[in-house]
Amino acid sequence: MTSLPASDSERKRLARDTLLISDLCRGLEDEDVARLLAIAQLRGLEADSLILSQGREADAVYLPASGHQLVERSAGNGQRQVLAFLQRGDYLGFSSSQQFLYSARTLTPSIVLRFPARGFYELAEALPALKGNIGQISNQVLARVLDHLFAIGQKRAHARLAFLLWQLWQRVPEKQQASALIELPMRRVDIGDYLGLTLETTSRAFSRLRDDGLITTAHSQQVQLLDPDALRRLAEVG
Amino acid sequence: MTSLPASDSERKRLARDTLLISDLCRGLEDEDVARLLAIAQLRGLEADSLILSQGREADAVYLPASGHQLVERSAGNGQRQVLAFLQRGDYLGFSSSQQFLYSARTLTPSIVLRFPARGFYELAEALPALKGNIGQISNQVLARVLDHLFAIGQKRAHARLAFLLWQLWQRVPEKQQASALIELPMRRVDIGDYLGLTLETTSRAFSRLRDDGLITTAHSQQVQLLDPDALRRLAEVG
DNA sequence: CGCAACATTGAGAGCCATCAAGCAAAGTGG
DNA sequence: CCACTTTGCTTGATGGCTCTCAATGTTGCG
Repeated sequence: MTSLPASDSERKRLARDTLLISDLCRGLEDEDVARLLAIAQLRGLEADSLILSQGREADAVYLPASGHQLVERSAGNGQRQVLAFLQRGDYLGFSSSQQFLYSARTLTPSIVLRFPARGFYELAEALPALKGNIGQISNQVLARVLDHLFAIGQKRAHARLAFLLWQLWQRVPEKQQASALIELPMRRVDIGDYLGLTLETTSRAFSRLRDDGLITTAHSQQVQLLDPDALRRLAEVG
Repeated sequence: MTSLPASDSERKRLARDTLLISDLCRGLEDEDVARLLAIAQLRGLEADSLILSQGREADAVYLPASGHQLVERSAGNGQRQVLAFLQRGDYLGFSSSQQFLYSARTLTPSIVLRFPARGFYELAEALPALKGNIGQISNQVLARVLDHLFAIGQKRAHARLAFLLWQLWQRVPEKQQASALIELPMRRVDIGDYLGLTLETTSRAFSRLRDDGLITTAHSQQVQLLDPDALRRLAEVG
């Protein structure tokens, strides 16, 4: 996965398919998608490599095409807050200043689409539908962060974990939701830093949900929901 | 303050001045500001009254003209997360769906400008500069919430309070920053719900900063910074 | 003055962080 | 193929920070 498809046509198809499933291109004409495609760069990254870096010039936006990624904010003293877990089709690149406010790195080998800022925002000016989609994604991101804030500010450890599991489950394609199976590409320490907990407390939160009969874990990276409704109640954020 | 200015010209001036100091109208032509002014409604509200309500139809955006306000998210069980403290000129009204994701209420008697959604977003379509400003404010809000998330997820009580005090101090007009005096229009319970703490822990955090020589409090609603630099280090969010 | 609302402080309990040990899975090299 | 190492997860013990419950102090107002 770390290497790109060999043939030019395969690479083009991967880029195009990724754009088409993303919210970015909702309602766009084929020719408009083609203009985005024309400025897209494809990058293959191995696991645990930086996509973009906090404080660096915000000179591009990204769209993961495969693999799993996370967004994080680090302080000088080693503290780290994980802000989001990303996957195929997620938009990455909001910034209020000229610099990125966070870093993003791959959890697993990934391919990402890169759009240089200059060309991307020029296109956004030219295509009102694209600009509208960016605004809508921005609002969705804000909504997600507000949920996140509520969970961290108000919930205890096992309920915070329920919140994350519920978020992840909402992203599982509906066809596969019947099995109630969730893959966790991230490690316990990443989950902990997402929820404002240590990795030990995170692990104990898994045990708690297991003991309470809400989930089972075949292995540490796979969770099966036994009682989605109880989990949803725990995860409730208003 | 709860009652509006008596004369029509005074009301008009208040609305216009509020628009002009807000980020919303940065760089707009006078005639464009006038078009916003034409659809603005002025509302006088006493302390602790709802401006807008979580779950209700997002049929307007608001701009406080005087007084102090807060934004909050409540869950069914009485848990509450305060999301922001607002004042004159702050934009209020982002929503990713048709409904508001939060409530907003006045802390003190306030006057707010209300812009019906229909007219407001039509104007945004007609005035690219306005639409751009909305996008920029959206990015600023996102940046603030990410800081907030880091503080709540990673910091302990007294450092979270330092974070809030630092945020509030950044909003003091530069001319007055020399005195290092901050007014706190909110109660301890509001600060607690903003920081993910109880009001008692919040009060102890004030005592801690006082004992450590970082602040003094003439009374409970006024804080004087004795060591802004130490406070900034405590408040650091990456 | 007395009351109401808010803030502060104290005591004790509970939740989470820290330190530490044990376990499981995957990779390495002989 | 199997010791050995590495990495990550789980579990236990202990201490500390925050929450809860309670009492006291302060301010403002009728």
